[in-house]
Amino acid sequence: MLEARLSQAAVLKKVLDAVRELVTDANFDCSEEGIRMQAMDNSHVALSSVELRCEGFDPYRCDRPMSIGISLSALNKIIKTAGNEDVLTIKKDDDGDSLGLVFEGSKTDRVAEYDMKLMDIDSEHLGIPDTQYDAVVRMSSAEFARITRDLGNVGESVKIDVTKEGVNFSSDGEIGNAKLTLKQGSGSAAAVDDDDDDDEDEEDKKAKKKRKTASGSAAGGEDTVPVRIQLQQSVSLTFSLKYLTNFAKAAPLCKEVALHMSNEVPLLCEFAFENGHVRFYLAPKLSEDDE
Amino acid sequence: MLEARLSQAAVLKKVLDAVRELVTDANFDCSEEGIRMQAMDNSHVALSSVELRCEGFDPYRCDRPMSIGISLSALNKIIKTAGNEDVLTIKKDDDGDSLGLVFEGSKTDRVAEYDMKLMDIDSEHLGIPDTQYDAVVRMSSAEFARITRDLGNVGESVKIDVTKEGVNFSSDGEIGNAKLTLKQGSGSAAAVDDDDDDDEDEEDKKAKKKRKTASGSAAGGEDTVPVRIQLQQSVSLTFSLKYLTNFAKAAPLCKEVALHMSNEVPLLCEFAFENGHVRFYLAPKLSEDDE
DNA sequence: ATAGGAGTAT
DNA sequence: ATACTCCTAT
Repeated sequence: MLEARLSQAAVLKKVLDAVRELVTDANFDCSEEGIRMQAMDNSHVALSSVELRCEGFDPYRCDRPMSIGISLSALNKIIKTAGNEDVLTIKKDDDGDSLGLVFEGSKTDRVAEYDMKLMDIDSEHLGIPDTQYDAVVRMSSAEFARITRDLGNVGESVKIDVTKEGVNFSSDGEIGNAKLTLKQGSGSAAAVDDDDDDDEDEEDKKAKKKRKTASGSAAGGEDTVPVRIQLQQSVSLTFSLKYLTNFAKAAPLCKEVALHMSNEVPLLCEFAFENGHVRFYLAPKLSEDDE
Repeated sequence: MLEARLSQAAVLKKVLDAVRELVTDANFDCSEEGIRMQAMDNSHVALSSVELRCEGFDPYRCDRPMSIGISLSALNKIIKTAGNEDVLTIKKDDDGDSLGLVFEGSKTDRVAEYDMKLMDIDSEHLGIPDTQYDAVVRMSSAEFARITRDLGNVGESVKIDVTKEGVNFSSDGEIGNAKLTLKQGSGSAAAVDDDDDDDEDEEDKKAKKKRKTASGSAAGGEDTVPVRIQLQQSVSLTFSLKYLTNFAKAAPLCKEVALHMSNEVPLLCEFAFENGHVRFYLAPKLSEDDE
């Protein structure tokens, strides 16, 4: 018997938005510690990994470990009908082949109940070595999303160079090339507006939003997220922007992303929130090929 | 060597939005007086003309005249990554075949640098006679945008009649016909909301915007733009709404548009802002044909 | 050619 | 927050 109650359905909605374009079906492994998911993307290039720790639920009960095979598109169809503030309870009997989901409006009396059919999925559990990386860049997740989007307008891949001075993102393409530099310590607004006249009004609106959801949200007060770099050794790596853009969809989960890199080793792109994380792994492009 | 610094990238963003659907590639002619562009639309029906005077830049430097062939879609991909408040500097060497663009965040340390490849474009400089028009109608550009949009829902073309009493826009179509009259001197709100519940909030936001950008914007205080008509002789002309709707995309550049008309002569539709203008020319339909 | 996703505008 | 439009992927 699994029963887990999430006071803010929004968390699961965002997790799903973060991975569903990369992963279509996956096993969710439930234990007394929480719920984990791990899967390669459809073209077996990127690895996505999700953890929702039991502390994030209240109550959380899982009598014995079980692996739940879920079609993420089916789950998404259901979960997107939940309000962000809804209280979400998921339940599974030890023997059933369906997952129960109940959404309760936080204020209203509205109650929606779903039973989602489960799937049998061959899981290929990849052990991920707990690597020590040469460079860790922490920055605003919104800024990361913007950079991947902007550079995606120009080229197919991005070269990331990290030195102790800062990070450099550069990209070449048919229309020209682009280079973007962030200095260590420079703060980017947590929310970056690129197309509004009234940046301040927008900021205000977002600040209000933040205050409103602050009670149940991952992180505290400041509106800007500085670029922080931990560096053992300078790195220079090239990645497919298509994948990084996908990873950036996890940005709504938390205000900061951590990029863990070593030369010639897969990137770990981590979005950590209060009681869990979404992590993506992506091998670098080896040289100037298939751009 | 060309070097021009624009303290508000928004100006160029808006200019581009105004013309990029009509013009895909064009030469930008730079001289010590500023930057000009002139091009027919793809179907050679409408002429678009842009002027950005040197006074709008600080600093502005152009050692000798040069013509820069630009793909507007490429430029748009780049320019839309700039924040409206970003400081934008464009640079071109005398011999290079690329245009450098640098966006600097007004508040943050973010710096984005682009090198955009240029094109060779056969330019066909049309001399535009400095005509004296029989009628000049000045009105709110937002109102103009609304009228073209509204009438576009009804018909393919619009007949514009100007008398000293006012302007009349009328359109016939399959679903019926529409007629819209503006009296001389009647003030239209600079921003017209037609489909929002919360008109007041919207008005407030726009008012704030105006206050904020007022320092650097074309004209002073009032929130309403009266319809003003200068008339030598009444005119009655019919135009394709498809084109007028496109012209109206320049509305964000300034609060007033000037429609210059004489019977059987191309319309001049002018959006003038502080240090430049966007102008469109369009020949009238001759009679009740191809509607 | 159709469907889905992203971005933009209201 | 919702709707519409554009672009990309299948």
